Amino acid sequence: MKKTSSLVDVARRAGVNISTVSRTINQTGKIGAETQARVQKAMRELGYKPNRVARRLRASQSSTHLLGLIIPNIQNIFFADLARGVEDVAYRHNFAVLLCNYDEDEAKERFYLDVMQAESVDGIILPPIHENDPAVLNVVRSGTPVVCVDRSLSSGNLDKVEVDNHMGALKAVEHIIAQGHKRIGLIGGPADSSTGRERLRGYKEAHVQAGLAVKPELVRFGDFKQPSGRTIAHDLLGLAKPPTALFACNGLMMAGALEAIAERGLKIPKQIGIVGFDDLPLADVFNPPLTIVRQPAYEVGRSAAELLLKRIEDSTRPATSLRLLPELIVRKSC
Amino acid sequence: MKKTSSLVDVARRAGVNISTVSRTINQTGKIGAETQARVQKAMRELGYKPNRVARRLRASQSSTHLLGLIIPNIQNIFFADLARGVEDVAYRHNFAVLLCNYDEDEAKERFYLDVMQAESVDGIILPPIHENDPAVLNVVRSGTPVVCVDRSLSSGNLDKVEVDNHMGALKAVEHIIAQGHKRIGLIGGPADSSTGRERLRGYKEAHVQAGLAVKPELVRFGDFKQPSGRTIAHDLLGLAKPPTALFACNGLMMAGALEAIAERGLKIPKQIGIVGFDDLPLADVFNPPLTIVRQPAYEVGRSAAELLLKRIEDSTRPATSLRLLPELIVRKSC
DNA sequence: ATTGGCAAAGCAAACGTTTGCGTCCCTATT
DNA sequence: AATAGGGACGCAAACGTTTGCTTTGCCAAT
Repeated sequence: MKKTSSLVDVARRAGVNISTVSRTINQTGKIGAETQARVQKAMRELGYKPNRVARRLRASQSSTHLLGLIIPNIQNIFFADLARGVEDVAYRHNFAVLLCNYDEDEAKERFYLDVMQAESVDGIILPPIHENDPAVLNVVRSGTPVVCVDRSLSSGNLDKVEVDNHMGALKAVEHIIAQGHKRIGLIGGPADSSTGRERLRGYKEAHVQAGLAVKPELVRFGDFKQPSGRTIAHDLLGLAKPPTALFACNGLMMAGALEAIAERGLKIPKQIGIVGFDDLPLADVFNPPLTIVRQPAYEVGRSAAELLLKRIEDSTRPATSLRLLPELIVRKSC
Repeated sequence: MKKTSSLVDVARRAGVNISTVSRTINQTGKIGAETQARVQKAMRELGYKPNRVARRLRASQSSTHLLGLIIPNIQNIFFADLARGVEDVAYRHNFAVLLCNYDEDEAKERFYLDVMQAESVDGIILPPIHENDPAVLNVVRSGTPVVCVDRSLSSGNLDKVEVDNHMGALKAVEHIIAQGHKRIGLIGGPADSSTGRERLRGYKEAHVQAGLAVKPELVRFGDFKQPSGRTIAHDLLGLAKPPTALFACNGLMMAGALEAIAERGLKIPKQIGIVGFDDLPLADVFNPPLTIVRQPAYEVGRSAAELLLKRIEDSTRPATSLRLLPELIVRKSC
């Protein structure tokens, strides 16, 4: 239970003032070479580690080396990959990451947003829960740098990095249509998320391009979680005139749809074709291998973190908006 | 860019001293009813949120409502589930979670351990990188509550919650043997991790129970990541006398092994049987559905967080050690 | 009328930093 | 020789809390 040493311990040991120690640590101000050496030595001997809490409290205007990352669900591989991207660049810059799951729950999102501010993080990365997220706007207004990932905010002029969801869905559904399908079921995301809407738009556009009508009974909206994928797939496949192919708007819902397909004993791709978003770990060795649109999740996280770091350095730089391209990986499921 | 209000703002507005405000917030000390009301009102009007940083700095002896969670890799579904378990109970108790990935990298683990201490978290949950992890022992010695998950420390008398890896592996390999297999390849975890070793022990014990010799050329050690599973599976399957079944010691390595199997065009379970740890999202709808041992990852996280919270409240309570049971889910891959 | 006790609230120190300003001393310029 | 300049370092305030100690006022007990 040994107390951790502080600046004053180091200062005493080195025979200098605490401000001198602080300045040698931060390379700020003029300190003589041999004084620095003495201080360094004292620090080593005491195993001194600066107290980040005190530092953040005092220097709440300067950098505190803490980033906030708020995501809907860490169990979603997309966000896990994204988180890794964020963390890797954070680590490289000696930043720690405060990671929270809001689970698509607005109250929880608000709670974590408060926590982040109360922790005075340097900046926050998050996918807003929907496009008019007042809690997020509040944070922005308070001056904390925010970068949106995956989803965006309708108002506000923020840094953001998204995936071109419209194009991803468009390509996917074009491919489905090219395989000869005319009745394509959509297992969509929440209608009020930009992601869900953009993918829906791609779905529709592919239809009009091909001169196909979109049948309202074939489009359903889930919540990006596995059970909803299963339920919707069952609904769709139970229709009097069921679709001949399914397009699932994320990986978890695709897994759910696959459950439903298995439960109904349908053969892929003979009896039912399926294409989804996100490259799940087993997707490439699935039988048949799954045709999916791969999102550059890691890169989204990486770019977002880089953008955020830049903004922290220079709050006046113009907001940049990145749109990364997803990739249709054609395998055998459609 | 409005400044966030502080205790003094509230105090001024309510016409009281800051200590009175602090005490009404924390329900400590005696404060008159109508004074409390006035303070509450002022807080509401100003939208006051306590500054967690200042609170942690000052009250570093009392609870700071921050938990540290250090995991090897968030992309590993086991740890993602575990993290959710931790986070859910943390949220329920108004704790935030500082989550870091150390990526099986000892230097990174040390860095994050330092960060956690410097952030003066209330306690830390982590799987030690190996059984004699000096960095972790240092933290323990400094008095910060630590609970080990998944893997354990050989020394130290800590709270811990593990999965019965020996039993999980034993059951799995028993089942493989029961299917008539006599040459069973092991895709093991790192030999210096308790997890890896326990699973190896189960593998061996199943062999001796069945009067089978364990062939050294059939046991290999990976690093719990996907590529190593693929490589090892290829090695094993390329043997002059290849195994007829594979046992993969975690989900990612199992996915890698499945890649190798697909690349070699082998049929499961006819030509090669396979059983693995961890229930990946697609495992149940795989063709054939994968026989796996399911680890109660979420429960591990939940229990660990509960243990940690209890220890934070009462540092003198005896260390408890939980051993959760994994479950063999027999499907069709072996 | 004095004391004691207690509830309510204020005062100020402390947590470990960062940082503006001041001081000291040394050297170079006039 | 006096002054200016600047390099090296110390002093102390400030960040927003919590908390031990004091003060105040009031009422009951002596």
